[in-house]
Amino acid sequence: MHYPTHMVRNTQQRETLKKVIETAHRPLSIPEIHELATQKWPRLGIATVYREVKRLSDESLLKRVDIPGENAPRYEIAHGHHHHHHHFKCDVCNKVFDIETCGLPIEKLLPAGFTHQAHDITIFGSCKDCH
Amino acid sequence: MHYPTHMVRNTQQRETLKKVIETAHRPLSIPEIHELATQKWPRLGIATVYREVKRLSDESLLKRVDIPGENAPRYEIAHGHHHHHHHFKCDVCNKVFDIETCGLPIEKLLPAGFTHQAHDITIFGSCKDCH
DNA sequence: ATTGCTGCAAAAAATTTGCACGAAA
DNA sequence: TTTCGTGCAAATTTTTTGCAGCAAT
Repeated sequence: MHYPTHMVRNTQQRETLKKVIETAHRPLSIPEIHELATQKWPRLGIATVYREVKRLSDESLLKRVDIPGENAPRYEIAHGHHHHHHHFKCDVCNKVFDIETCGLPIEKLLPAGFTHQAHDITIFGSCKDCH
Repeated sequence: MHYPTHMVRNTQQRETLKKVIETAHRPLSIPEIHELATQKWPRLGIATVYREVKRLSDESLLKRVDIPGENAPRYEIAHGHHHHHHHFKCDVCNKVFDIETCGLPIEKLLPAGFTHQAHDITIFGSCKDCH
């Protein structure tokens, strides 16, 4: 994490990008964010998306999500540390969903001498709509 | 997955790369594989590493491993479907370890209507040596 | 003798950076 | 008015591809 030493400005581009990611309710890739934002702000460059996503991540307003097997990261609104959740990727429609529950005994998996600080779970299968 | 339509040759480069990945006993990135293999085969080009890793993956001899937060994939020897395991990344020394046990009630996490086909778990913390 | 594989270099794809101008404070 | 943020293009970085020669079968 990295804190800016100066004021972060609320530009229209920033507001547009935040709204796009908020509205999606699922983790989006950079090209997805760019394409969606472009509908509201046609001249928006991809470099601005990279820069603003990095800025929002540094401010802890976005959380990076990596789905195993995909090469580029996705990003979603971070709802704070208390809102711990995981992800489900549908093998049929390729959409990624949030899984709101956790509560697994992760410590059970640890070999002796290892300590658990955080964990990340992705489940693959088919979603409600793809049956 | 993709099956080759012709004979795969056992070149010295291929043997070198297989041995390097086998010996490591941990998932390696492409640059790591290249650097290690170069010690045995100095003229080995990075393009050959990319090509051979892809080939070995298509043959199901290698398994791709994605650690959340890292941008490039790693690869390790695949020991078949029965050998299901997960990974631990040490936040201190950055090494990745295999976790040999699983047996968590993953299905408990699924929302109604979703089905579980596979899953992937990465645990972060500090390893035995980094205490 | 065939034909796949390699190394090299060039190409393509993905991400980052420099800079002059416009926009937020 | 001051400075940050943007768009564009150029520069990096990462990965893929074309090709002539070598090596495996």
